[in-house]
Amino acid sequence: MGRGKIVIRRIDNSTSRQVTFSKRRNGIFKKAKELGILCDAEVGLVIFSSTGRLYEYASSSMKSVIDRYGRAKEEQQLVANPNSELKLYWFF
Amino acid sequence: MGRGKIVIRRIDNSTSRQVTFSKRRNGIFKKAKELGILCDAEVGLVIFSSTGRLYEYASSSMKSVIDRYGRAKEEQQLVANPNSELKLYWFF
DNA sequence: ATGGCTATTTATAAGTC
DNA sequence: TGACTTATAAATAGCCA
Repeated sequence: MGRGKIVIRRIDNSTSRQVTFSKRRNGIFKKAKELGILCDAEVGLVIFSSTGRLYEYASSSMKSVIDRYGRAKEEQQLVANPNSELKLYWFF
Repeated sequence: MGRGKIVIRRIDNSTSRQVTFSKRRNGIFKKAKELGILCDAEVGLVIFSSTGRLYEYASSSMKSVIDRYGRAKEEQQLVANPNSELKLYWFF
């Protein structure tokens, strides 16, 4: 989406990588917000830049998203394997 | 991005909402993958549809993202308020 | 519900200042 | 190092043989 077509592979030049990161990070956050509103969805997005900095967005709160994620994973595990131990399975 | 311009507000018609959800969900997952690759970032995305179904993507694993998120939040808290208790602060 | 199709809107790669 | 600009690629809204 720009003056030229690009291939999806790591951008070697670190300055270009930072510029692209900043632009696309804004884009994806916007998309996340729109999805939440348009479709009445709960969305959580966590991004660590290559320099290790954290960026986050949650349509509700990140705690709510992570808690719900954990519960959903436990449920999935329970359905898939009713006799297994709970917890610890939402890692993968 | 389509035949008509839309306003970003909840789509009332549930069938349209589902269709839009499915299309945009694919779009944002693609964007998340591209961001991870192009910019060498670690990305985690969790989406619950309005019907409560979970969709997820992580460039590494969700466990890795959530763990790292927790550590980053603890660090932020520590920097902001050196004498406070740790843990429990990454909720908000 | 589902999967194409394309006119149109939107995102963004390069470029400019 | 950002903040703008713009040509072009990409996403998608509305439709449907």
